[in-house]
Amino acid sequence: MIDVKLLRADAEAVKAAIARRGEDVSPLDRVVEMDVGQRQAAEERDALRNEQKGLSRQVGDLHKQGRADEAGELQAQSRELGDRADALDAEVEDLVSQVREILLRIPNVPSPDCPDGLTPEENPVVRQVGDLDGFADHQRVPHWEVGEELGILDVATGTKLSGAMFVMYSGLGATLCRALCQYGLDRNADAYREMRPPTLVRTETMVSTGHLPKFEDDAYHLERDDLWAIPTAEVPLTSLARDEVLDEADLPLKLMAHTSCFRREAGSAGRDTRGLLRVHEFDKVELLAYATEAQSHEVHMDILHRAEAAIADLGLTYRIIDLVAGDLGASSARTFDIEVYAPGADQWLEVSSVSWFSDYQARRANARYRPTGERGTQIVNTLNGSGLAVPRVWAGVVETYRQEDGSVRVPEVLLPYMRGVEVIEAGA
RNA sequence: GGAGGGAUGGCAGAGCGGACGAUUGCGACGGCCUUGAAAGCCGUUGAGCCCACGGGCUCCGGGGGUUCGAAUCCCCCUCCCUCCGCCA
Repeated sequence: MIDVKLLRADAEAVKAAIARRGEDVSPLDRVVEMDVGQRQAAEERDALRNEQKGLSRQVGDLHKQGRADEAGELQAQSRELGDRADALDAEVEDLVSQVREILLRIPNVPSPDCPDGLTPEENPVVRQVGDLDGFADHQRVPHWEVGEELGILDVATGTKLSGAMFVMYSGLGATLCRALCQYGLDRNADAYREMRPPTLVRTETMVSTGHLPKFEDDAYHLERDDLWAIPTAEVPLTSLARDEVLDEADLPLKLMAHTSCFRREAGSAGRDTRGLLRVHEFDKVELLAYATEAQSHEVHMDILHRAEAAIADLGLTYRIIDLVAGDLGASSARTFDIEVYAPGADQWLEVSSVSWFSDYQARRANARYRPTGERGTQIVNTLNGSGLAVPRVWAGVVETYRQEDGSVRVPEVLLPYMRGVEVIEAGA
């Protein structure tokens, strides 16, 4: 949620910044208007209450002096003031909640560093590592075919059990999944604390990160218990600090978690449906941090570099993209995507989205920190990115490491997690 | 699923109609002491909102109610805990 005070200070600047997303900013005009009305009404209400409290104190004194019979007039006045204050208060409450309703659906202000542009095609490529022409014919086989040939990916059974866009890994394919997760966790354990949060969460938890109310259709909801299946570990990890006050000395607070992630992919039926390109349930290692605003840029780069290094050390061809304002997620102020090139599918696959949310998520979550040696509190900044998203990396690995005989060599960095298996062969 | 008990400041924990925005302890901050630190002693310290910078209002899980006046009394809801049952 953006800060109303920002709007008071310079509504035009905020509107201009959000307009870079291609978003309709006209609701903000209503917010500004209602905010003024709200403050006027609140001021009047406060003055009435002040007066009422004075009268009430006098009544109390009369009672104590045994002159209760003289209090009648004052009591009537006090009640009358109270009623007027209540009426104004209702007005204030109404305006405040209307403002909140609108603001909850307004996306974050893009960072000034975020490039201009409205469509994904305009996203500048920051760097690309690896050459698309450098692949041999035996690497030009899509992973769903490789997976079937070797018996390590069983799309049909996934569908049988759960429906389209659910998959089952089999044998060393399943082992490879687990290897990727452990690899993703272990390499960041020097700085990120490993967590294992629940994957079913309450509504408030989804609201904090910005996944509700706007993106309700993308999430699985368990009606009977009113719980939501998390689309990413970002959701529970961000809500850790909901309504908490952290110590500045503990920042940046760096966390990571391996969880299953669940996505309905409501808006993308029929797109990218082959193999592992887009699935409803997948495993991911997420990196997340709480930081002060001053620390946030450095932390953003730390997560980006770690996510990048995980891919680079796997020996995959990848590129980093700086998302334009129009392609930014609603909660984000700046995002870099990492895309892996899958030579068999001949596609760039998004494997990580590394975002800085400024104080947008934390304001929704009321997550604050106390600056060392100072009174009062500040809203924290939150950042996160996928340290390793299994299915698409799995796809990239299997296609990139396919050998002439159809087997798949295990990337060196994964060897410690593969029970000594160096090559995945048919029937494994 | 059954029966009870709770929810108060960064944390712990008192208060149960008016002098309570709240005793106290811990923590944090400042000072004294010390070569430095620890210990000890003294002091300060909840959050949010508005402001003509004098101040004002709100908040004791959430929502209603009673009252001139509610952390305190009444009703509803949510959440947490304990015991029993069931269970990986």
